[in-house]
Amino acid sequence: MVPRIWTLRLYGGGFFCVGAAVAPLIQLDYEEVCSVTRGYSRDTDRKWQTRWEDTGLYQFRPERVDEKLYCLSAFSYPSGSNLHIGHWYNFGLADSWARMKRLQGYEVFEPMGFDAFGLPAENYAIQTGIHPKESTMKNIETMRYQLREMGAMFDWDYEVVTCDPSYYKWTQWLFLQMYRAGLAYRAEAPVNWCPNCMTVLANEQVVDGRCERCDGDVSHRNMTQWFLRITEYADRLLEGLDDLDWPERTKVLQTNWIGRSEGTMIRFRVAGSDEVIDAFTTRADTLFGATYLVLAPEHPAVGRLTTDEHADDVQAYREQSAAAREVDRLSTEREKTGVFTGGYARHPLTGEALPVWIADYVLMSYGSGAIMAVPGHDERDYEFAKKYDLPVPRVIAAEDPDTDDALPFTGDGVLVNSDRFDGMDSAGARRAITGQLRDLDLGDETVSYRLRDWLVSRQRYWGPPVPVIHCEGCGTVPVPEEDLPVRLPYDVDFTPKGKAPLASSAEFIDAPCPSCGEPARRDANTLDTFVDSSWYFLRYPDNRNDEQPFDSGFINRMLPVDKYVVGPEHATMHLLYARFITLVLYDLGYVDFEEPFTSLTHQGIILGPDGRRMSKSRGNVVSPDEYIEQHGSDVLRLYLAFGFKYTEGGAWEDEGIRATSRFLDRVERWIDRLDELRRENLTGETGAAGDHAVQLQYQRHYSIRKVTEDAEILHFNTCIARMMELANALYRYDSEVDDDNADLSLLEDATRDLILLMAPFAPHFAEEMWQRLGHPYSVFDAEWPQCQEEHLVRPEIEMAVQVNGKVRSTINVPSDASEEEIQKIAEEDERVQRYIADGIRKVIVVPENLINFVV
RNA sequence: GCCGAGGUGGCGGAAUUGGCAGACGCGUGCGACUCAAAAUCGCAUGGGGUAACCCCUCGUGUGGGUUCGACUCCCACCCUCGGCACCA
Repeated sequence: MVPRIWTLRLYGGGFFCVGAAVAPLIQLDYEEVCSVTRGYSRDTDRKWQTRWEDTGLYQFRPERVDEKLYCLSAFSYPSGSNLHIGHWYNFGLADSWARMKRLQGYEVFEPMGFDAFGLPAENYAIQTGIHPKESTMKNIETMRYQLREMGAMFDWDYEVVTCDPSYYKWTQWLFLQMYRAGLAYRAEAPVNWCPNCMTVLANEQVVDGRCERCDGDVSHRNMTQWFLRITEYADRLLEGLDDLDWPERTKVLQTNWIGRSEGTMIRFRVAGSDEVIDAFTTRADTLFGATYLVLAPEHPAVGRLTTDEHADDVQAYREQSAAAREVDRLSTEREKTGVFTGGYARHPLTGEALPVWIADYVLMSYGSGAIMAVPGHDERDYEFAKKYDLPVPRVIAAEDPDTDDALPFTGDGVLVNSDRFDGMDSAGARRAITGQLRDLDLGDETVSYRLRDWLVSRQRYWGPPVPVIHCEGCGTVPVPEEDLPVRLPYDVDFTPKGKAPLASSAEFIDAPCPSCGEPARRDANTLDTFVDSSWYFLRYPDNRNDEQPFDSGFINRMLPVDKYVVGPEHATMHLLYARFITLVLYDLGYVDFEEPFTSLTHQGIILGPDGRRMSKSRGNVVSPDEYIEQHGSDVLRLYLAFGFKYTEGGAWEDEGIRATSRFLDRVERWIDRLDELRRENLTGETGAAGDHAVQLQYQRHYSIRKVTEDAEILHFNTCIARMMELANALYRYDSEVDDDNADLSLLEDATRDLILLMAPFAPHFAEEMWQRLGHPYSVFDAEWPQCQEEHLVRPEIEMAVQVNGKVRSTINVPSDASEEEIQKIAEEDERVQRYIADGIRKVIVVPENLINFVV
């Protein structure tokens, strides 16, 4: 090791310059200086990063597309803060997985890009006055630099930046394809409105009914909005989940989010008019218990139903619920309220007149916005009926007389008071009653979903403009594809005023109608950032294409993504949208696969040292930078791999990172030692070291096997443990075998394998050691080591001897011993004899594991 | 309230087609090296009992059960985290 006194670095950080600070060290002799100098450092990182870039080591070779492996990490959001530990955890270890795949012969495609549109940049701009484009581009520069320091295999030739016109041109194109296919439509809908910030908010910005930024109460406001018809794909989005290698909990989350629910739509005729009210129910069996109807206050039929006598009350209630704060409306604790409209509907089977109420516990956005209330068998209706003195009849009785079926009884049971359906069970009655309604043309089976259509328009500046022109004569006219992109103008006053900032930009808003040529106005809305990110993985492989969003032939060979590593917070938003868009593109013939992400893993979250989520306001943010500076990039990555269960994450610990730093030192010292052994010109007399060689070989191949298996399924912590064991085995061999007897070629081979196993997790370090071992550049062009099974077979096996299930002794038996021989050896064991003296009733032998005597 | 995941030493975490619980590491203690410190190396380390070795005993959230044998399977419950939440 060459001491580098002039950049001597110690734990605790900082450089010691030649001069006063180094004076206390001058008395040290050469060896002592060596012992405090670390070989691996940030300089090693830089050396290899430069070499990798100069040699284009990680450039994807499209000609090897048949061996392709598309490894995707969620691209980064260039927010004001730098790359944080979470990025490292996500990108660094996904890269480690990909590096192993490269060593196994795959042509890895590992792109990176920036999800560069969105509210945070705009909000930052509002606060500071710095234009979102400037701040975003500056942040991207910083992040590119930091990502480079990580030493991942990103091929920057395939970078994608969503706020670049060359990208959002195709986001707009995608929108237009969907518009033509009838999948994008414009409709009036209530949106989240924050009165303090004078702006609409995205759903994800509303936390428990409050504005994420100012904590103010959010209310609803009707605005004409653009939607994508994701509900039309609800069933296919459900069915597609079955074959995906995704975490089960994420599939469950998506399933619940879609919320498919089978039931019956029942038509209630309104007494004295042609009006019909549809009500969705999953409990058609309780139809005879329906005593009134409830409409959502916003229901369009309310006005027509309301009698003059009740008009004032109804109007007041509608106004009150429209103004209700989101916080209050969300509360299920709140007492239910409602008013009678004065109108009546006919029960479809009994003809009875049912009063029609309105109440805000019925949501306009689910089912048909109206329900039949069955207070005897629904808790909400029961509560409401009790309050307003409405009748509560029983129509279902428990099947088992011992069951408590006090009203409200919401379980299935046997029908009573239900005319000719009495005696039927609930499931049968649902079919029978629905059948009769169908015969009468008063209802039918139907399916409702919790999923709503995707609201994609935003009254915000920093996003792709909706590529549509509104013309007085022609109506809504899509911008012709040859006119894309519709560029986002730079000089726009984007301070929040309660309407879309683009509307105030004359330069932008005025445009001739593409259809008739008359003066018209552009749509002033921009698209939600989730639209940008719902197709970026399709753009990566063909990111320079300016003729089309991507070449279908090539994309069909590059996708689907083989491994997607993305945070669990994207389970129901991004991951659902991306699947939806892919299905749409499949239907439109642009891709030949229906699911974009074959295999998916969620990384866990690294918490602050206090065990809480890192945040600036808590002051518990751990920056990767100081650790890279102090220990080098690989130490940080290795610690993230070793210290946590990947899918769980956990609290940051400084002691842990010191441990991994120590491990790299230990391996490097072993390389020093190997050099020393090489210089001794050993004869390689292996006979005397036979047993030790067998043990080392065992550990070597066991480590190869386990690292390969565990890394495959992203169990990185156990991978590192197996590497440590191999390093320990090398040291043990060296300490137990005389130099003269050491088998140098075995040590060389085992060391080479160790470095190869470590390479995915400590890439810079491994390159350096690989070079020192005398191998040609690059370690990542070498082959992943193979486990040789014959070295895992041991001549003798240790087995536990149990008596009545308790371990009483251990014995060594030949690995080919029969059960009888094993029993004989066990019975002869001194410690065992004390317990089996009274006679053996039964013997259980588990090969290679244990023998159990039952006495 | 509903759905999902999870409770293992002082700590991070291993081990579940039922088969020696606690791999690997941190921390701690003792020892070696050193004038000394750092670094490094070695040994020990779940709790309790025992002067001590041997050994005994308890032990994977709690209480039951199945089994020769349960962290693992079954039943009931407690707690933590995540998601949804008047979805008819």
